Amino acid sequence: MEKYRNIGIKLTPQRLAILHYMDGNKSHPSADTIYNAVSKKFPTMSVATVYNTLEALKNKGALQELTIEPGKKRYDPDNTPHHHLICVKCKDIIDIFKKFKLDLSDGMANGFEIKGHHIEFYGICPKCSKQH
Amino acid sequence: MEKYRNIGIKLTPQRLAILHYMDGNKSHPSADTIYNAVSKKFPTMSVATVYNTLEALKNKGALQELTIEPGKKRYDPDNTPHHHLICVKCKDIIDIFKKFKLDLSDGMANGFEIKGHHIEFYGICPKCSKQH
DNA sequence: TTTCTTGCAAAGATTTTGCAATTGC
DNA sequence: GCAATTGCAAAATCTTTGCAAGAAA
Repeated sequence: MEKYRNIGIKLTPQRLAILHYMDGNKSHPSADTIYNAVSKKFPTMSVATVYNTLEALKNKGALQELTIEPGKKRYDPDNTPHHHLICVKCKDIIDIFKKFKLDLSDGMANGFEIKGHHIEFYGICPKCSKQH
Repeated sequence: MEKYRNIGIKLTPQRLAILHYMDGNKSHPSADTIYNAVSKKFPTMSVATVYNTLEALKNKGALQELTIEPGKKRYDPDNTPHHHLICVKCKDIIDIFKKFKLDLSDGMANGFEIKGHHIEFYGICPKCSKQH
């Protein structure tokens, strides 16, 4: 795949399988979900390779690690800046592509050098609304 | 302690020790940090009790669970709505007490019923700026 | 007294690590 | 060929659970 050539990591078949699975994926999957999906087509795949690859891709900026669910990392292949809306019941996550201007006065930042921000909106998704 | 009477859980000595440790605590500690601190004065304290207590307090609205650091829950005794500024190097967290009005158009919310939001600002704290 | 909580240890879940064999470039 | 990566299993972390004994209300 040409499009992955410039990420800057060695493109092994395992990594390509993960990249293909993540490409355009809007479900914000966890490492475990990715492992289960990819190892179906790639039975010798090891979990360590999945973690290794996700870490490498994160460091190269090819995907974002989300710390939205406690005790579990989730991954987002969309590296344009955006926010997330999370269902508090089923933990479903959808993307919010709106820019917000959030100014902090210097006094609030306590000497921190501000680099960016991420907004988590909380709500209840239509599916969970219908139940109960 | 009178002030804890109305939380709605049984006030055991272990729970009081955790409540005292968390009261006014601005360091957003993890369960492990809390366990280490509280068990110094309370050597028979078990980790299970710490988790049990934190979960109970969270459910009663007496503290917030933060999912800011991957693989680890952190706790905040301040239950007024506020945001956080996180040092991307040392994971230090400070509170941001500013209200932001963030309107999502209905189209963006995808049918979700919005309940609230939380902003994570990212930056580098003064300590980490000086190093390196 | 009744119900909830504790402490302990074992189990679960997620992630990391060490290392020999293998592979991309 | 060299350096990076894989797969495997063991270990490290963090959290939850089962249950008998104990304590709060």
